[in-house]
Amino acid sequence: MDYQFRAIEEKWQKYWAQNQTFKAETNSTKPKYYVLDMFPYPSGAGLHVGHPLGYIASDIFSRYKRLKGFNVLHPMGYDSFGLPAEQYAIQTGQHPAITTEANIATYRRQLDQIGFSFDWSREVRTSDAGYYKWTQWIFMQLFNSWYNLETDRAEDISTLIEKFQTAGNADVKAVCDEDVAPFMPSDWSTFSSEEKQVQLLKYRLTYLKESTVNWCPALGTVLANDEVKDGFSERGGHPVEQKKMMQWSMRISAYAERLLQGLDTIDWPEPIKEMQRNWIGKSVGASVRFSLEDLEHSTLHAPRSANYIEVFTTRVDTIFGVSFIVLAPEHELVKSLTTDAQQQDIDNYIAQTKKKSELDRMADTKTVSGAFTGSYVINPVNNEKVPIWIADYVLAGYGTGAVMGVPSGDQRDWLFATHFNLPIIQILDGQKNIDIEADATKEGRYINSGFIDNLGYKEAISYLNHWLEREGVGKAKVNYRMRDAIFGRQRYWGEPIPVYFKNGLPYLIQEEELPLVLPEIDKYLPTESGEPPLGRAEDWVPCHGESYELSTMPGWAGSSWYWYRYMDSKNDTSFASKDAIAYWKDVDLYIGGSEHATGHLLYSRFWNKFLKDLGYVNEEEPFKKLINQGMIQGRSNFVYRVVDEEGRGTNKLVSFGLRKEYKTMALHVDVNIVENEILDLEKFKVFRPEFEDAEFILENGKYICGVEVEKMSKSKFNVVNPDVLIEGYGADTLRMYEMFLGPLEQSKPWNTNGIEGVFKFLRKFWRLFHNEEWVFNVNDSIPTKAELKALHKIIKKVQDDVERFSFNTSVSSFMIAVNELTDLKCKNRQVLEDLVVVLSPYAPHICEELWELLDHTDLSNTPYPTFNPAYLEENEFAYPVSVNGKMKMNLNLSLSLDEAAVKEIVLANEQIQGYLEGKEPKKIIFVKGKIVNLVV
RNA sequence: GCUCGGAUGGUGGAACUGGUAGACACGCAGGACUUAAAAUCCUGUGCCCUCAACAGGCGUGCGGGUUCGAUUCCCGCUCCGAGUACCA
Repeated sequence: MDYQFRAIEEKWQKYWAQNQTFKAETNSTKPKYYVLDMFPYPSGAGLHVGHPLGYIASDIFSRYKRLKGFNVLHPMGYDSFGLPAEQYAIQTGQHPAITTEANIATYRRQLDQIGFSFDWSREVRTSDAGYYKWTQWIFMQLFNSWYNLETDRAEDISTLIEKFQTAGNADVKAVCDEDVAPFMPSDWSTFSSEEKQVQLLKYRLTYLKESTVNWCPALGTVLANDEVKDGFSERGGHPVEQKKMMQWSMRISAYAERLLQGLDTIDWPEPIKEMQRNWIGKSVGASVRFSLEDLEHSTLHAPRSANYIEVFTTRVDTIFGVSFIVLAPEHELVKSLTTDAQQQDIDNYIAQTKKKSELDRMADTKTVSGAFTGSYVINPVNNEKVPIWIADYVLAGYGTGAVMGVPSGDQRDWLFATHFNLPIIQILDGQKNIDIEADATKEGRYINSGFIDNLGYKEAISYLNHWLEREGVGKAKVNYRMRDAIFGRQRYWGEPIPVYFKNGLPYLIQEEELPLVLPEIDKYLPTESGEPPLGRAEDWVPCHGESYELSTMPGWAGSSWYWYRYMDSKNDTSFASKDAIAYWKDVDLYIGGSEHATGHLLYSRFWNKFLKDLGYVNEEEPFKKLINQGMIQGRSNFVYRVVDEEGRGTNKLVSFGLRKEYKTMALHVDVNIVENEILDLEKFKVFRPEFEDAEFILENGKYICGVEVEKMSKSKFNVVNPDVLIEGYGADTLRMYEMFLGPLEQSKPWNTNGIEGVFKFLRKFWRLFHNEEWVFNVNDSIPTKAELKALHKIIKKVQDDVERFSFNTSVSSFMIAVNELTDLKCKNRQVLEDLVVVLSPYAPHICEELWELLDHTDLSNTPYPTFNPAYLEENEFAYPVSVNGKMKMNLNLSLSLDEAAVKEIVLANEQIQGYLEGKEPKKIIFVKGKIVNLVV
């Protein structure tokens, strides 16, 4: 029988499903291996050919690991809460649960026909109440926890309450809001329970607080920093503005240092680690207090609310070079610092910055602007009077929202000083040309710097840090750029936050009340009063309080712990059993896109560390090894329509090579009717009926299309659907072709042109087991040396390739192996059996079929063939010998010779002698026992 | 601006620790089989000079360097892609 891929694939997909072939058992005598894919958001468009790339790679790896004797967990599920389903619901009134269900069905059908070895019995969906019950439960644990800096871990809130009762909050070292007011144990005992709640909220790991948020008016919701790109929402590309709102946040900043340190312990691509490091943005420096100059006659508009300004700097050593202080325009002290004389200036400036959108402010980094407050501070190191300015190059959100201006050492300060005529003081003898630009060097000795004169950089930093601390005006400090993550979304299609309000304060619902089920509503828009959609839910009232929290959780909540749910997805009493977590531990291999670097991959590490602190999980890091598959871009094809003088399209289309001779416009053409850039004219006339009687100007009788790389999208007619390719070539061909396309981690445009080659290979492979009449034909002869050599070459190659995720090179090697065995007319059972096993991770269907024809069962549990290097040994080898690096000749020599014998034969060779011109070689270079070069 | 990644034939790509660059595949050209087509098989295919062969020259973005020998290592640049952006 010819290679009937359709029948074969259908047969084995059914077999795998019925026999639950890939069901992973928790506990086994085999070692565990956990291979995870980033689960998809089931969008309405279904899978295109780029989506399965990572899944195919992880599937090959999983199947390979099974052959290697591991107990493999390879699950799949859906990240099924999210914006698109809700946007669709707003437009159509269709409940998001219904569209999501339909999309999942499409995804499942598409995934199934590729023949993945997923254990579907463990499937999860983040929008299932049985799943989000535990997302809500984790939220409750976070709410009930605080971060103790002394033990450097999260602890139950009860240990904090105990400290408050016995010692107040003065000695508590915690990550908390900046505005905690000190209180004594005696105060605590007099606090009402509501006052206690208010205090505790400042310490909880999820907290409700008035904060500046990214508000997206078009989506009607707030967004986390990683969901905003260049001032626009990541989903939909709508403008985002800053707004103050009461919002739920997660205190991820508590974990900043551990998230940073942990990166050194995991095997991830360096670029992703680097992105997370940048995102966390650790800077080591010092905070310094500049006390405000006393004003004898108050000329201030408002009373002072503090008597010092705190700045953060990474260069305390430059403190003697300070010639001004700059506050962010939003800084809370600005009002109370401004003198009557400067009031107008300051008001104008603040009004001006407010008008500038966040985008303008980012785009315009050249213009220097600012305003003087009229007030001064005293520099603690030399008691000099320093003016206080405001300027929008200082950000309220970073550090203390105030900087010390050192024009000689910082370019922005230099520009500011030059623009406003402030002094520029040289502080290091190593600084050059500071009249032209700032010089941030750390080289040289300090000058004009009082008591640190003549010190070098390192001594100056450490001396000053001690000095500041001793004088009580500052101390060494580490700052992180990473903000706490905004957690509430004013949307419907997400996990309800398990919180109710009483007298304006948030309280957790009872654990027994979980899951807090998403209520039904009639419309998916905000209420008339501007509340989130959940405000429309009638009769949705908590038993103890006045109302539920109306925000839902962000998209990343459900995906921040899902790998644990797969370990024990049906568990009703915990998110996963202790036993399952102890057995599966962590993800050994995680494959997914790099777009999640500062979102999902950071939040997951955060939640994992938190769950570890509370003792629910055992590993500090969730994903031991990470691989990023490259993005598959679209590859668009174009036809060129001739246009007339006025630029109107005519009824003529010119082939790519001749288009320069005419005035043309390029039109997208469906890539599915173009093969090797040759347009199928008949199909084109169906695709574009208006060109039915168009004139085609051909070259060599063909219409050649133009090519461009663009994003894959329907509107560009460059979407290639895997269903179509599976229909024409089968899943095994698709799997191997996706791997053949290039290195897994590299982004590349999709190009179907080469798929024929892979298809031909599978047919040759099939033919290897059959005779000319397509009758199955293998024999029990003794394998020849050549056959064994071809076999063991591929056994080793695939093993090496899979271990280093170089799947594309193995596909080529399979082709070579099959060609060799075909040439050898190999029909040997022993050799062919091993070949089937080696190929099975890549092309599982055809291999299962052949395995059955070979009278075997249970291919997925067959051991991977053992490589025997003895079969690769050659009696003779040919290698090039050169003289002085110039290629001279090839010699055939026996492998058994040692270096001395090789040397003797090479030197005795007449041709070599001729090249040497009678001289003795100065040096003889051996590589792996062979002479490659003679140096004269 | 900063950080990271990349550049190899007509195309996708290979070359794993410096050792015959271009494996494998696509495409193209020619041939076999066939009434014909499809399918299959065979041959050739980096560029230049040459009718062709032999032989030779040039070749891994550009310019240098280290080395007997560099796609691979080092220095300087160009271009492309990604991330990030007044972070003090």
